Amino acid sequence: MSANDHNPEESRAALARRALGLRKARGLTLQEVADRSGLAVSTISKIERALISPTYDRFSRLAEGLGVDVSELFSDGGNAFADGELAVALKGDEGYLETENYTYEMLFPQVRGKTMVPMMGTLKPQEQMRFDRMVSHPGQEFFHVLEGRVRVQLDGAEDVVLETGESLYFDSRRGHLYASATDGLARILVVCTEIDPEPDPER
Amino acid sequence: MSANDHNPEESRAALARRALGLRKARGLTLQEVADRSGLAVSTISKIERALISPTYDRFSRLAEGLGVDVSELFSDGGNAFADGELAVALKGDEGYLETENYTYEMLFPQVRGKTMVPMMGTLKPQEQMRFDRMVSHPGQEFFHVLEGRVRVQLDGAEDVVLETGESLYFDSRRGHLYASATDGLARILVVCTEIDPEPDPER
DNA sequence: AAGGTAGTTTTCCAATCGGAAAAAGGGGGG
DNA sequence: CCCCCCTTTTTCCGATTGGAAAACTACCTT
Repeated sequence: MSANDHNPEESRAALARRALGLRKARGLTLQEVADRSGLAVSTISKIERALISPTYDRFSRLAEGLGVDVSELFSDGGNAFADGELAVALKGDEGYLETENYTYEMLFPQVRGKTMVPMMGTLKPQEQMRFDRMVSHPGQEFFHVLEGRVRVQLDGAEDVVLETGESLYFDSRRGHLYASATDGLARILVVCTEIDPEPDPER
Repeated sequence: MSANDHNPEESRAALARRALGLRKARGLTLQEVADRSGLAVSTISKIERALISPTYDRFSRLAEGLGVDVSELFSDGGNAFADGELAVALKGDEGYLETENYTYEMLFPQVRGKTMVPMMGTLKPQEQMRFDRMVSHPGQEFFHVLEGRVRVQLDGAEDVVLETGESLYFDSRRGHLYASATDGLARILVVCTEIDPEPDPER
């Protein structure tokens, strides 16, 4: 991130793009966002075209109207991932990755520049697992149970048992470990990022 | 939504407290922050006493001058995804978001600071969809078919039909549109980011 | 074509912001 | 007490914002 190039117009333009993008992504009209946020239609239009630099209160109301966290409107953005690229993973396309506890199939191994790393996993039953090492890595992790029931161990927290269809989201720097909670195998979908949440300046 | 007393004064006052607190915590003077941020001393003073509502660019410069991420100045309403935090979404936990084409259930709506935005979606059959507007937004998108069969339209590419268990990964700035490819509904899992990939050194 | 409607942009002006500089606080010395 | 220095607040005023409403656009419908 370009942290200190805080170019005024640059950053305003980025805000504009994000505001417009978020609104479009939700299929909302200016009027609808205006209603939700309490701002005037014209104001939002101007913000989206970088004609003005909204004041704090408008800015925060806009985020509310868009239904996003204010920080969403900030995240510094450039581009990568070769414009408009896409990749389809059909069944059997995956690259296998066998570990002691899991069998992972890494999806889209050929795609570079992914900000997310999606994987399908098959979990062995609990008794066959090595419980002595949890994994931990920078970034965040999203976890969804496709089939079966899964026990999740999280360092410093109580075990969680997730049923089919349930999900978990956590900071993956926290040590974690998965296992099937039943006698059979469990099937999961995991998406990781390797992007660290904002470095917490201090506290 | 919880206590969104988005009272203008209330929120401005909160910003004021945070700005002052951050500056004091660092033992900086107004002049020093002014130098680091490029703002006028008087402006910062007014912000800290909630006399004005700074415009976006001043606001973002202030954060820079204080050496914090902009979101720090915003901790309004929700807590940042504190280090090591986790969140579990059980069935029925979701916040619903109904749009013309989809029914989305946003997972973990209460968690702030997510780098990924996971959603569950139910897709209507093709013939009930409005095909005239694709959505497009910054970031990347991972898409997985949980149930049914899904037709994906991607701007400038051939339609893709994904079977249950198949996935798609693409640059979400490319216009896209989903629909059930069968007579019934389809069930999908979508994970978006709005964070751009890091510049890929090689390639 | 003409009319209708939804969405967006432009116009206009009062309200507010932002910066320079002046004024007001605060401590220490001497 | 007065003076000097550092910090913060207030003042003044040109520049910018934000809202209401008018003017455009684009797209249906008749």
